[in-house]
Amino acid sequence: MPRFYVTTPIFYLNGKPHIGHAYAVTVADVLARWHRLKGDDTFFLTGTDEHGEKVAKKAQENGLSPQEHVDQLSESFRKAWKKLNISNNDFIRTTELRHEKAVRHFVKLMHDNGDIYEGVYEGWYCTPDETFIPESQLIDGKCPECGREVKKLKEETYYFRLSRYQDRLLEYYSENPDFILPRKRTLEIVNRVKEGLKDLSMTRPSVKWGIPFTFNEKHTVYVWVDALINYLSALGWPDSEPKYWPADIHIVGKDIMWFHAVIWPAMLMSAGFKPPKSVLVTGHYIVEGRKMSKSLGNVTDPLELVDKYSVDALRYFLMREMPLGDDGDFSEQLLKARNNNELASDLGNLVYRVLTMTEKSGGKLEGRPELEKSLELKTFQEEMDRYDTYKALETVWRFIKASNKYINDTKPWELEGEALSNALYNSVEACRVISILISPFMPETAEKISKQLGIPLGRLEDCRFSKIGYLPKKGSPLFIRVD
RNA sequence: AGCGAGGUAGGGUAGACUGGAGUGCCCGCCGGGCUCAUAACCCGGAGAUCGGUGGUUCAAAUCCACCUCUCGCUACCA
Repeated sequence: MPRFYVTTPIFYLNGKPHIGHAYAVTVADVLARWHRLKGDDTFFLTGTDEHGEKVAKKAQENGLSPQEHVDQLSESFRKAWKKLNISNNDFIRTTELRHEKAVRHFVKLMHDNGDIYEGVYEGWYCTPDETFIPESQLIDGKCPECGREVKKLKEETYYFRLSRYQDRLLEYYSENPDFILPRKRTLEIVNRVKEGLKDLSMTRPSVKWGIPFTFNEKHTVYVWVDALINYLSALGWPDSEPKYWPADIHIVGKDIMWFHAVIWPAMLMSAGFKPPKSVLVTGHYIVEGRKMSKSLGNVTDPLELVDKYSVDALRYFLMREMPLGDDGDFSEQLLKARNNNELASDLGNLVYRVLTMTEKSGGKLEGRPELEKSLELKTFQEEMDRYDTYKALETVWRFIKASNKYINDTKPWELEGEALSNALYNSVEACRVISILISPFMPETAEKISKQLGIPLGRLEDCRFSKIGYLPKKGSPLFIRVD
């Protein structure tokens, strides 16, 4: 049985879940559900990234211990994903013992391979924020967060010999042209790696809230190094062989592409693992033309939208509004338009009118598959398999539209006898196939349609017109128009 | 500044690698049809000098050069 392992980034616990998190996790969920539909042995991982100075500071602001703080916030992510109908197989937290164990062991492997050495890190430090700031991010030589003076500071650190992996990384990129997806992003990384890699400072003597560094317990492991290892620790490693490794796909935002496309593969090579098969870089949602930010007060809470519309309306919107890898604009108006036009009018109304006619006729549902010609199943599969979910939805919608047209053309309301039975047969079978195709995207709606048809939700191989051995019963509309 | 991506009807996009009538899709707009259906469904129409200039070619949205505008990244906060 083919295996499929998909991950989301683990989310950093310095705030509540927002639309950006929801997007990443939905993309991963759709892929996971698609592979389960195909019958693959699928593992879908998400979780939370809980160490680091920022988390500790946030906790302090709220008058909590770091552990209390992360317990609360992590739970809010768990709940949110439940509400979004996310089907993850595991939820990893970097403060869990199983993770700490994995990090310690991973670091040891890197060390045994001669890739860790002691050194000094020198950089710009903002004392009030207790953090180093990359030179390029300074604003007029001041801290971009608080605007205060920064000073040059040296501290002891242990380095990872990232520079050693420059050639092997470049080789990996050229041998695996689909490692970074969409492909157009590859050049960005390749050019930067060609410019030369500096070794990575991978421990912090000043940060307490973290995993102690195996070879000097006064240091903690740099949060990124800590966080990336979650993809392995969740698989039960090092206690058991990580059977799903290498991951088929890491879903990441473009802001963390560097860590996943450069640092993580290098770490893996150092510890003796294969790099992941691909890294899917998604775009960012901007809200009403602006970046989402707290100061603008436009941080969108996905859960409110679920309440106002429906889980599936939101899931559909997220997947349909922006092609993978591009930025998309989020606004409630756009969500509303898609809900009303594509979900209520195209899909919801199709199922509703078909079942109304079927119920009225009360007769047989037998005929020849005519409408099946419009079903581009192969195209759909290819699109899903190359992670082009945006195109795949277009393909499904072409079939939905073809089905609506079929009904208009055959005019079942004017027919009777065999002709009526035939038209209804095709219409009902179309609805059944559609329920399967949309199930990775809109699991709840897929279930609703199946229930109205009176059968369990089908598998991928059931996407063919066949004899009807079920009795459809009209239910309530799938989607309600919102004004 | 360097590296990267992009500028296609009112808005959003596909097409570009492998040149061949501006060909397609979604929203909006205008007109028509239908009445099974959630003011839903179906058909037709208007609307684009394909960012600009120059070049290659029988032929350029597509290839090349230059220009211009927009956006992203430039690694140790995540």
